[in-house]
Amino acid sequence: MPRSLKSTKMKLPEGVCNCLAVRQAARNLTSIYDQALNPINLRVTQFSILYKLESRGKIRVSELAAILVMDRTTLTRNLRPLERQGFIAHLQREDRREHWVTLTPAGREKFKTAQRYWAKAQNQFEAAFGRRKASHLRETLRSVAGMSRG
Amino acid sequence: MPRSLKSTKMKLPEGVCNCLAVRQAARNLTSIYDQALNPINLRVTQFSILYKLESRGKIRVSELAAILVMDRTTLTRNLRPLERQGFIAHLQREDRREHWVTLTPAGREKFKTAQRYWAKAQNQFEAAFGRRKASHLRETLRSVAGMSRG
DNA sequence: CGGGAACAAGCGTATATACACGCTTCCGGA
DNA sequence: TCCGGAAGCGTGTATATACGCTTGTTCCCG
Repeated sequence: MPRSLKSTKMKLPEGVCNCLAVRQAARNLTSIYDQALNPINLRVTQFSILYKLESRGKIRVSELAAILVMDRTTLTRNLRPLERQGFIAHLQREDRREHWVTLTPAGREKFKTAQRYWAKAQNQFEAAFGRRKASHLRETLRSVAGMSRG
Repeated sequence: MPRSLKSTKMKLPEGVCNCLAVRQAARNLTSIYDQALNPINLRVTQFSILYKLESRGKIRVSELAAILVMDRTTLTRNLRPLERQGFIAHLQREDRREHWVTLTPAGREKFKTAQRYWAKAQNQFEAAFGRRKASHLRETLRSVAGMSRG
């Protein structure tokens, strides 16, 4: 904490909140990607789920949530629209506590199509922001996402 | 778009989506700040609204939404819990299309208290991440948040 | 001065987020 | 065997997010 805030009645300066900064950036980027994915009725959150499922095959809900840096119960609800549309399926395993999810053939096809629309947003952003800068930013954000939430 | 994705059937590599990266970081940081603000029953989104209102005095809903890089209708709904708890008030102006919002005395008091809890999260993050790195990250994120969404 | 354009804001709907809690299942020790 | 704790998930509730549409108001021009 800056000394100025510890011992004075100085107002909190503008633009110092890390959380607000990253949330604003997230809202703006989400808007760009969601608009690009809108023609195929998909959101970037859903795209990211298909994305991870495509590379992981089948996976437990909790494990997928950890990979996505998402609360488990949030993922549970985010899976619903995808399941309703037939893009993912649940699998029962030996341990009946565990629920495994996987892409359906329709889900794989959807993801294949979605990649092209995702790429438009990715390009639109990186063309304006710079590819090297974007790559560096992602690296920084990964370290933020990976920090412990003790 | 990388040439490799244009002309081959190469799979989309992991960790290249800027939107996913920033959303994961946002979820993680939000968790840290929300936990710090939890003892006083406030969320970081609400804190950011009080924060901007405190420095701006009274302001139109649309203008506040623009400052927060938030959809206008989102802000409308986010104002509800704060209004219900008596932290903000609506003001009718000459132009009856416009709705102005401002902090109530209770709201100013709440923000004053909240700053201390916010500071714990801010410190916790910056102690682990580095103050200089955090400052640089915020600057980068501001440019992302400020990009046009055309 | 009348009426349409432009402006400001809320509502309907759907998804996104996560804490607190409860349920089912599994496992290991008494 | 049995039972209590732990593991894995879903649900209830509340807030967060934003697109499309509607409503109410003002402005401006013919």
